[in-house]
Amino acid sequence: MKNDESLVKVRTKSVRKNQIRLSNERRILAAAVKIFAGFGYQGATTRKIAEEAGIPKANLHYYFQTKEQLYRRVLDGIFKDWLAAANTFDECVEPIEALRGYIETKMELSRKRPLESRIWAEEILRGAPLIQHELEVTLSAWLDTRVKRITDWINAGRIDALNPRILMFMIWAVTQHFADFESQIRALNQQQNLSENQFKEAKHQVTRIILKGIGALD
Amino acid sequence: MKNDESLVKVRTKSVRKNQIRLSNERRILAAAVKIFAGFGYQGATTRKIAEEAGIPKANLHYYFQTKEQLYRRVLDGIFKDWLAAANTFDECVEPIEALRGYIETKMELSRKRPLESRIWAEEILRGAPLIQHELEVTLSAWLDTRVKRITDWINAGRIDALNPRILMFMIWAVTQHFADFESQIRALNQQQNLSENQFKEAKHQVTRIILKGIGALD
DNA sequence: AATAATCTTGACCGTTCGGTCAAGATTATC
DNA sequence: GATAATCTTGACCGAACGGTCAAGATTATT
Repeated sequence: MKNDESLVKVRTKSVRKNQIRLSNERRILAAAVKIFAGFGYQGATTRKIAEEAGIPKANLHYYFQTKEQLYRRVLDGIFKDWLAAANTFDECVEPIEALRGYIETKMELSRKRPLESRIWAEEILRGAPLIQHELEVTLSAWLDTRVKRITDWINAGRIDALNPRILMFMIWAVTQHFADFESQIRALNQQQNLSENQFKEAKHQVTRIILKGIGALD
Repeated sequence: MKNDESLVKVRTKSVRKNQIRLSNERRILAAAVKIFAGFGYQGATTRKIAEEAGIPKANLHYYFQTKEQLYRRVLDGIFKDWLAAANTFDECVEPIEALRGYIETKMELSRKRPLESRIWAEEILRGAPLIQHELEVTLSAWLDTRVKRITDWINAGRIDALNPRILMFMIWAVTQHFADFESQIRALNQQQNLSENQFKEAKHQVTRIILKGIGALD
């Protein structure tokens, strides 16, 4: 009884206590995403991030002791989105629907969260110094299960015989390109970002070429 | 007569004079490619580049006044390779051979010059601050002529009706992925870079999926 | 051999970086 | 309302940055 009471109290206090911390951490993380995406890890400064978040630099260092810790938290959030994007892939039985759903989800992610995609890309570009282990363990296991499903489709004659890993690399490359290389695409599109219709066209064309290319259509 | 003589002498002297300069510039540029690719523009320091080149930092600044000038020279060299990779594309009449040649050339470029690909990728990722104009003018015109050729193939019924620009984006995305995301691919391949055979397999699969996907094969 | 041009280098400079700190303001607890 | 915990902040620090400079070494020209 008394234990229960104090537990509740502790929890309440804990929640209330964390109110300020959680709210400020969120604000700082949002600012960090913008600055890391715009300037890269080295080009981003804690002063810029603090400015973007509207707080003094010393206050930022109260919540995140080092720039690297802050960066790690940003990367962790991105990694979770990465993995979660495969939900449609797993829910669908048919190869066409599973792959179409995954490609479209990844394309939508590129459209709606390009900053996160660019931070991820830069981390990989630099040799994945901070997330190498996560790639080797978590992402590798994640990929293995999808490879197995694709292999089943191949054995069932639903799609052409091919290397499932390379297929996944292709899907990642194409879908993330629309976020990572946005500035190049813009320069080649009359200095305009792709419109909603242009992006929809791209999404459909990408999906169709890949599905047809692996023998899932026709 | 006298003019001719002095002209020859000037030219000889000029060549000889430039011997040291050219040799040192080449050495510095090679070091710069390594360091810029490994650390990014902001992460690269003139001290690191000079060290890699085996010269004092002050000597580097004798040949390239600023870090940005050195970086521009590196980018210029990469841009030329970019455009030159389209030679096979232009030389072939048939869509299958033209696209296959272009895709394979780009794949080989990713295999043999991954550092340059990564420098390019980072520049685009950061919003192309230094080469935006070049993209809008030179690369845009380059793309236009290839778009026209693809359009002709579509009108001749040689390939499916599609948006040629998006097709080119897909080719760029997939081929450059093997250079830019090498560390991710390695982490997903038992910590080993793709072997020669694995890379050859990837090259063939990428080519086949794209060609089949646009209706050029069957 | 003398002179001019080019190249090399250690020492140095102002600026900015990530991070610290102590003192005060605010909020929670009893 | 006193006390403790948490949050906020301007001032500050050593290190590293890009870049400069003057003086000496090397090479080219006559």
